[in-house]
Amino acid sequence: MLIRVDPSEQRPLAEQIAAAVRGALTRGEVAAGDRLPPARELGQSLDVNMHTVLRAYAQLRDDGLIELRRGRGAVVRDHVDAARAHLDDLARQFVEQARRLGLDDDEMTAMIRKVQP
Amino acid sequence: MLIRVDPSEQRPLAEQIAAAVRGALTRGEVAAGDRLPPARELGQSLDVNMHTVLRAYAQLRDDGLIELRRGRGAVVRDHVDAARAHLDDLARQFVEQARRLGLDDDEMTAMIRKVQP
DNA sequence: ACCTATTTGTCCGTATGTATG
DNA sequence: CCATACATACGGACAAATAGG
Repeated sequence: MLIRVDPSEQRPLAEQIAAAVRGALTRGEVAAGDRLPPARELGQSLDVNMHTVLRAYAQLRDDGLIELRRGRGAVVRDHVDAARAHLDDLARQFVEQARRLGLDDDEMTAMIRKVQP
Repeated sequence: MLIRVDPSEQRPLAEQIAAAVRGALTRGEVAAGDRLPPARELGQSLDVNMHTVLRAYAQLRDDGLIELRRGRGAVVRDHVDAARAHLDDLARQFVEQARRLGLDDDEMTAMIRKVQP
C-alpha cells in the first residue's frame, strides 16, 4: 500500500491519507485482518504528524472500514461486513432520529424513496 | 448557560462540555440564532484548552445543533430545523451507502421497517 | 500464571493558518 | 486592513493492549 500526500494541495492531509487508504481497500491491495501501519510509523514515512494519520484512521473507523484499538493498531475489517455494518448503523440512526421527531413507518419509507441520486 | 466540568470524571472533557450545552439547548436556555461563547473564552472560564471546547462544538455541529464557521463562531440552529436537517442528512447517507451496496428502493424500505427499538 | 517492557492509540495542550465581518 | 474565531496540524503525557521472558 503506497501512500503519498501533497502538503500544497487544498485538501487536508488527514483526508488525503484517508482517501488513499480507502483506495487501497477498494482496489483490494489490503485484505481483511491486515493491519495498517502504526500511526507513528506512517506519519514518519509521510513526514506528517502521528495525530494527522490518526485522524485519518478515525475517519475510516467511523465508516466501519477498520477497527482501532490501543496497543493493537488499525485492523482492516472485511469490506462487505464493514459496509453492511455501516449500513445497519445508518439505518438505526435514521429510524431513531425519525422516531424522535414523531414520524411513523410510512413517513420514513416515503422519505427514503424521495432521496434522489 | 452555566457549564461546569469535572476533570476527575472518567468522561472526556469535550464530551462533558457537549453534554452540558445539549442540556442547555433542550432546556431552552439558549434560543435559535444565539451564539455560543467563543471557544477560547469558554475554555478560559472552564480552565480547559480552547481545542477541547472546539471538539465539543464539533460534536454538536455533527448533530446538527449548531453551525460552526470560521471567524463567525458557533451559532445555535433552530431545534426543529436542526433535528430535521439531521434527519435529512441521515436519510441521504443511508441511501447512498445502500446504493453502493446495490440495494434497491424496496430493499431499503424493508430494512427501515425491520429496525426495531 | 505473572511480571514488565514495548507498542500503540487516546486525551489534552500549543502553534499557525485562514475565512469572516 | 484589522480583529475575531474556527480549522488544521504538531507535540507531550498517559493508559490499554500486547509480547517476551
